[in-house]
Amino acid sequence: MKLGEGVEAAIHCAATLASVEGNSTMPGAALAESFGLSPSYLLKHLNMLTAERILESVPGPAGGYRLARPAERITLLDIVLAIEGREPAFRCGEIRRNGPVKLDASAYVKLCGINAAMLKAERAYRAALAETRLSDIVADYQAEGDPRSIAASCAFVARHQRPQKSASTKQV
Amino acid sequence: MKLGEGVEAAIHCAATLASVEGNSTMPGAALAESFGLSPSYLLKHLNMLTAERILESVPGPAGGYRLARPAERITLLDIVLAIEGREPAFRCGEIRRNGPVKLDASAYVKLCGINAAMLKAERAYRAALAETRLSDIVADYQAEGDPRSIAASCAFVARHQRPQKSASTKQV
DNA sequence: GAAGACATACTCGGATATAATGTGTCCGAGTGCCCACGG
DNA sequence: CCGTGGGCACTCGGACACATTATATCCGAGTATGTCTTC
Repeated sequence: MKLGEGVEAAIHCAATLASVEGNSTMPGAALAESFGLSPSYLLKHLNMLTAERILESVPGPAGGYRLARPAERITLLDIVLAIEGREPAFRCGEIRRNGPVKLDASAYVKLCGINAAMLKAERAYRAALAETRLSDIVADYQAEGDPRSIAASCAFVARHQRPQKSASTKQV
Repeated sequence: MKLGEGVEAAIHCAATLASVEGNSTMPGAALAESFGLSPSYLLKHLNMLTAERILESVPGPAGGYRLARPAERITLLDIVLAIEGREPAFRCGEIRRNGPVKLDASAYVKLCGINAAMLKAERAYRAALAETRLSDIVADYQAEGDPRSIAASCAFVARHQRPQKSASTKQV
């Protein structure tokens, strides 16, 4: 029951990318500098987000990353699942069948009650994450964050964002 | 976001111990055999449950483990926290402070919005686990489980449980 | 002077080492039972 | 025959290796830019 710290970096980067205008991009190196992280390592997580269609990457000079869709359509659950994987945290190993008494498979047609309870809790966890959109995070930060911090963030984004030519000319 | 498989073993063992009568105990070796697990490794998890006052251990011959309190007062959250630790899964590293722009500590008095959202989700997770008592697991199994499996479990418990002398003569 | 081709510099992407955690195992400390011995 | 002391077997508890995952890093593939040559 421990999330990798890459999740924190991924959410922060996504929130930062939500502040870039239009179809501009921001290099991974700039994002890494923004949070004092290893550029090479952050690329790994950004790559995962790209693989899950949360970010888009533009190669070449003046390239970088940007959100693949509006921040209103990106939830924290999307990011967490992209980094940590979609499989549930509790994996039932069906150890109830490994006892000395071997029963027919028909005795285990019903789902293990423990598994059901754990999955129910995890559904609540995911539901709570799903109802928090990335735009909410940004809006809350803009509303209640410290003015100095907001100014510094905006200046950093304005300095490192790179405008692009073709807007949504993204083929699959 | 991945729970150790020891959680599953711990819950199954606790549910089994809920079926022993009175103050009788059950050796860890029997529990391990009941689920086809390594006896030495299961002891590690049972020891954690004992440290968290969920189980009680009786040394010596005819010793073993038993619940430290009625199954109605043991929740899945208690067991999960005992195995996985009480600290939250998402640990905010405060990377927002590690940027190139160094701000005064007064700029970060408010909790990080990302951290707040993640902790809120985790509270929902824990709340769902807390409302499931160990007695519910046992009752559901007794009610809807396969009769053959129930009979086998009862027989196994009856064969391996060891009655004790002093009932609740347990000092802290 | 304008157009095309080439070299270049910057970007992301995947393959590769290292540290931490979880998993699995082993041996030692402690306790109650059983038996032998003595009264 | 009964009480007592000691040996023993069984239990849990903590300390010790191994495997897997997460962390961190490096090098290679790809592309738009800028420049040079040529028409």
